[in-house]
Amino acid sequence: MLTAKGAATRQRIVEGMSALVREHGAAATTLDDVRARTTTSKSQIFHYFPGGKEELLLEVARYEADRVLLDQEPYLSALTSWQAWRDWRDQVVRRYREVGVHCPLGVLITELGRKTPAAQALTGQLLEQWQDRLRTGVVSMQEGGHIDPGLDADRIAAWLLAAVQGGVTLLLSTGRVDHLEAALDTSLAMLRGTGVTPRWRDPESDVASMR
Amino acid sequence: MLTAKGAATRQRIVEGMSALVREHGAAATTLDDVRARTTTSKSQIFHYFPGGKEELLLEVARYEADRVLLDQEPYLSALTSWQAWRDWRDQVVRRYREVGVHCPLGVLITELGRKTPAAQALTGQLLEQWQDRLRTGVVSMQEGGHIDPGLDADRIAAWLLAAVQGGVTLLLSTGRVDHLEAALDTSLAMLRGTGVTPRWRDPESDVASMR
DNA sequence: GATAAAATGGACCGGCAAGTCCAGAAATGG
DNA sequence: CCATTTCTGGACTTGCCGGTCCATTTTATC
Repeated sequence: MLTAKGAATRQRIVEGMSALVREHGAAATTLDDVRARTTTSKSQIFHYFPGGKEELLLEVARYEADRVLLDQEPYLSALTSWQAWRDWRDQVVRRYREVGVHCPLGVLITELGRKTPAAQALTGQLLEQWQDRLRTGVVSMQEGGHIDPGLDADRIAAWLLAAVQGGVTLLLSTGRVDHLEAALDTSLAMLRGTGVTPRWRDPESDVASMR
Repeated sequence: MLTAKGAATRQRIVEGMSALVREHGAAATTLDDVRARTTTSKSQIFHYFPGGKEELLLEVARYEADRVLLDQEPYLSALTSWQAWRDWRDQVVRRYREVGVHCPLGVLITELGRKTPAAQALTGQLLEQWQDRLRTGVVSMQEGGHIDPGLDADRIAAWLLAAVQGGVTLLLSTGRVDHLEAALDTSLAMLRGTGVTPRWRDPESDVASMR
C-alpha cells in the first residue's frame, strides 16, 4: 500500500526530477541530483520506482505530457472563432516565452520521447491528441464559414502542429520566440485568407493582417 | 604538422563518430565505440582531438551542419519559380524519408546544438544561412509577381523554416514523414495562393492544389 | 501497545567510460 | 641512414553513477 506520506514523497520525487530534467536535460540529471533536490535518499527513489532511472523518466514524461495540453486550455478545446484562435496563439507564445529553452515539450520530444518505446508511445499519443484538437477547431471554423471547407481539416491540423513544433524547436536552438510567432501568425493569417474567396467571404477576415 | 596518413585517420574518426551519433545519439556513443568502428586506438583519438569527446562532438557538428544545406542543393540556391520550389520540396522530403530518424539535422538540433556554446553558435549560424536562402527565394518570387510583394520576405522565410523544422521534429517523434509533407505542401500552396489576388494574379498558380 | 507494513538513511558495490601514459613503429627530411 | 617528428597500440587510472542492501524509524491497524 501507499500511505499519505509515501504518496507525498513519491510526488516530490517526480516533480523534482521533472524540474531537473527541464533545466539540465535527462542525460545530465543523476539520481544523486534528484536525491539532493528532493531531500530523499537513494532507497526512497528505488522504493517508489523499482525500475530505477528509466521508470522514473517515464513517469516524468507522463507528468510533462499532461501539462503540455493543459497549458493550452481553455482555448485549445474551443477554437470556434478567430478570436479564440488568437487567444490560443497568445497563450502558446506567452507560455513558451516564459519557459524559454526549459520547456516541457522540448525536453519531452527531443530527449524523453526517443529513449524507450514506452515514452515514444506516450509522445505519439500526445501529438495525436493535440492534432485532433486542432482538427476539431478547423472543422468548426469551416462549419462557420470562416475557413474554406474544401481544405482537408486533418492535413491543416498537421500543418499547424508542425508550425508550433518548428517554432518551439527553433526556440530551443536560438533562445528566441521570433520563429514561433512568425510561424503561428503567418499560418493563421494564411488560413484566414482562405475564407476570403468569392464563395467563402468572411467579413471578419483581413488579409492585410498577415502583412 | 599533419601527414597524409594522419589526415586520413583524423577524417576516419570524424566520419565514424558522425555515423554512430546519428545512429545512437551523442550521449550513447562512447569513444570505445568510435575506436572499434574506425579501427583506431584511444591514443589516436586524443592525439587528433586533444579536447577529447567534446572537441570531437563539435567537429561532428561542423561536419553535419555542412551537409544539411549541401543536401538541399542545387535547388535551395535557385528558388526562382514554383517548379524550383517544388523540386526543393521533393528533395527535402526524399532526403528525410531516406534517413528517417537518423538525420543529421535532427541530431544536430536536438543534441549537439544544445551542449556547448560553440555548437550552439554553429547551429545558429546554420539556421541563419538557411533562412537567408529561403528569404532570397521569396524575394525573387515577389519580383516575378508570383508572391504578394506586400508580405515580409524574412518573416515568410522564418515561417517556412519553422515548417521544415516542425516536420522534421515530428518525423523524429513519430517516424513518419506525413507531417513534413503536409507542412511543406500546405505552406507552399498557401504562399502560392497569395499571388492569386486581383492585383497579383499569377497564371501559374493553382489554389486547388492545396486542397 | 503490540505487530506488521511501509518509509527512510546511507554505506557500499560494480561497471563503464573518459582520459593518461609510455613504449615502440612508421614516416619525414636532410 | 640518421635524427626528428608523427603516428599508433593498449594497459592503466580515475571518477562517476546506477543500483543493492540492511539497519532503523515511522506509521497503520487492531
